[in-house]
Amino acid sequence: MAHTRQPTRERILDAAEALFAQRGFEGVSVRQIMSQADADVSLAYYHFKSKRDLFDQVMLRKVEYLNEIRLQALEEVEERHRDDEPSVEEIIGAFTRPLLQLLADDHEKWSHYFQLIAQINNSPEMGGELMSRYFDPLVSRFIDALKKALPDSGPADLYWSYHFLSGALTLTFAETGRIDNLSGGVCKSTDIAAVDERMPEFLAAGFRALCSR
Amino acid sequence: MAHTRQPTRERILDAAEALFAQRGFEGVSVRQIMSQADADVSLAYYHFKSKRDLFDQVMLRKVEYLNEIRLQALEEVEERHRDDEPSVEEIIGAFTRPLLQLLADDHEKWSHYFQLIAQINNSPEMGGELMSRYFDPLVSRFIDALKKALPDSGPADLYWSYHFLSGALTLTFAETGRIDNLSGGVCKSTDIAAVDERMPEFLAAGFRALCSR
DNA sequence: ACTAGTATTCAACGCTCGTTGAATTTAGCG
DNA sequence: CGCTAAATTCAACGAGCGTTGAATACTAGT
Repeated sequence: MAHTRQPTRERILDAAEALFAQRGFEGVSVRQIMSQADADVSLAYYHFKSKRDLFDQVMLRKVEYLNEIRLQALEEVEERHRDDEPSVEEIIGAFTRPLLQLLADDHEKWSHYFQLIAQINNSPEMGGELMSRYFDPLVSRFIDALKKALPDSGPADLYWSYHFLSGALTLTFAETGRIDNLSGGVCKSTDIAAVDERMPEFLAAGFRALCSR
Repeated sequence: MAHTRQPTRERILDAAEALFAQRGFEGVSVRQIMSQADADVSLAYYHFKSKRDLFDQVMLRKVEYLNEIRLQALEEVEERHRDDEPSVEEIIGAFTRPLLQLLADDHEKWSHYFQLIAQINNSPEMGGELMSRYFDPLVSRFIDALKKALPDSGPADLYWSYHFLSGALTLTFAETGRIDNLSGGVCKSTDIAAVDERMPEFLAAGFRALCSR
């Protein structure tokens, strides 16, 4: 069975995603992207308006799907608990698990995109604007669900708890290899299953400690 | 009382720190740095070997002091608990509080440096190497202390818990303003006291949940 | 005042950057 | 085939990049 080449536009987006994830927006040139996509430099400006537009399209290409599967996971949890309240673990799991599963199941396809998110989330320049634009509607939905599960929480505590969650999750996405060094090989940055197994439990305990005072 | 100008080398380091923190290593040119430092471009290469060397010196300038005050805070906690075991909160507080206090007390001086750390920690390219080089000796010391406070912890659980801590802490350093948007103004990225007040409690609960199974 | 060393300025190097317009090839369709 | 529109190539633009070497100004110590 012969191999049909991907459309050029997709090849460019793939190359841009991989390179932006490694070195950031400014650390990559359009020429490097097009070289990796095996296409002429000027083709970038046939398919996209500018380097910045290319970057935005890389972001947009996958973000909607991510928001869909996470919302769906939350709705399933709420469906399952039509009569009682869902636990904090389950709500947090609905937030983290869909992404961690994608990353674990098709690492090749998703790792670069999540690395990009990790960098953006921690970028003083773009973090506030981009993350809010792409994710805050969904995040607000999750915070509402958590507010019901933690009815005694003060108004600020839930937001700060989510902030801690966000930091923990996106550092996982970065897959820097630091935990490999620190643990002397006991843990591996790419072992997403190990994270999936621990993160909801860890964070739920934090939420409860802070939002039940 | 007249104002004495800072030595040129320090002015360059200050300018580089601020700009690298905002836009990353690749996003800033030596010319921009020297323009902000109000000095000729070529002076950068009199005081430093290269752009990369300048970046390294920015990092090195403050990292030792940070490691010192955190180690000291840990030793004080251990001193205070010569007979019993220190609590997980206290150990984590010794890790986070010295930095958060610096940031709260002299924001002007420290905010850019911590923003830089936030970006590096989440950079797939540099995160593993640089963070390990600069911080892992100290972190190992803290993990040993936590192991004593959590004697039933499995070998991987402590490292993953620290990983979550690291992500939560460095996202705080980034001060992206996202939590301002998300909370509609209830929380502010720059309100470090609010973080200091919540982080040890939140994280200690997570550590205990994961490392006491 | 002379000197030695430090600090700073000036001009330039080769190279890469993002971007563009025009020319060319390719693919779909009557 | 012949026409049209989409896709791709080619060559180049002005600007900015990191870096360097030589010339100049400043600052101590004698």
